[in-house]
Amino acid sequence: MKNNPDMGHDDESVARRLRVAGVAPTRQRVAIARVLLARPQHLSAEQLIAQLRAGGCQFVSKATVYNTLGLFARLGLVREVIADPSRVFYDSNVSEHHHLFDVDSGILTDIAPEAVKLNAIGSIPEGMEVSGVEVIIRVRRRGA
Amino acid sequence: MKNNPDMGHDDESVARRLRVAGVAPTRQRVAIARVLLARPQHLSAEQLIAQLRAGGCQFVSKATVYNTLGLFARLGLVREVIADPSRVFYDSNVSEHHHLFDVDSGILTDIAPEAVKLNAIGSIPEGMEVSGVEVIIRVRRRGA
DNA sequence: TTGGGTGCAAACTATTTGCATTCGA
DNA sequence: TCGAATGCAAATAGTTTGCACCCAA
Repeated sequence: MKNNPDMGHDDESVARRLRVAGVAPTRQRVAIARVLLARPQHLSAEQLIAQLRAGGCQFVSKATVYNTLGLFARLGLVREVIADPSRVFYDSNVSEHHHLFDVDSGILTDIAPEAVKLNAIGSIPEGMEVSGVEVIIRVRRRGA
Repeated sequence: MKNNPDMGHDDESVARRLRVAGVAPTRQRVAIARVLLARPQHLSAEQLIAQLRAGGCQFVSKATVYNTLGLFARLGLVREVIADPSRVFYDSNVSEHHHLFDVDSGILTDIAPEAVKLNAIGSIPEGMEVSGVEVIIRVRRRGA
């Protein structure tokens, strides 16, 4: 499972992707990218560490996970989503879309971009540029 | 300035507002409400404490500020805005509107609700209800 | 070789909690 | 009076940092 080309996310292709993004594909970065970029998902740092450990990967420290997630976000490989002040999610789907946040379970899911019409051009002050748009719809069980 | 009726936010009117919301207007809650509800603004817990201290109010502890802000948010007196994972803002404007967050300065400003068209009804799962909608446009100085 | 990357643990910061005291009604 | 509200300090949790060691190029 460490080098399954059928997944399209073997170490080599992940390493290539990191090189294209301009960073050295170190062992730790490849391990993190293999988990996070395997499919569209939303993971917090804590969840990512848990998945790494569950996959038998013991060689990535917490500090490196945090540093690497910040690095990946700056590079545009993942998107930071702030839905809950107590943890930041990293979304491996970087295409335009929005989020539904289940307050009860803490689970984040996607909303298709077509569901939201944004028209805020006039609201952006002179000399500023948009660095990110976030639409989060918080939901809970009815009656809770 | 402590009891200026012209402001429309003297202790008495604030106390009345708290009673209507269903909480006892204690000295601390009134002091916090006087600052926070005085005008439409976005304050973090830390900023609110600073304003209280600057106004000569020494009798409100940090824990009480946090507890009270959470209470006010639950009551609908203020709205929690999560724009920055490192601090939650409390918005005294509870009418529908959205936010612009200046990443450089950490300043939050409003966007008129007309600037954003939301159409996400179909995206809400069965048995769930919307507890809040947040649209945050992050901006930074051009070229930064 | 060698400078960037990493690991570890300690530091930090925002927030929450436990519990004895105080206060509003 | 009496339970709710408060203050303080300690606990908690996510995240960041300092620094010695390691490894990719």
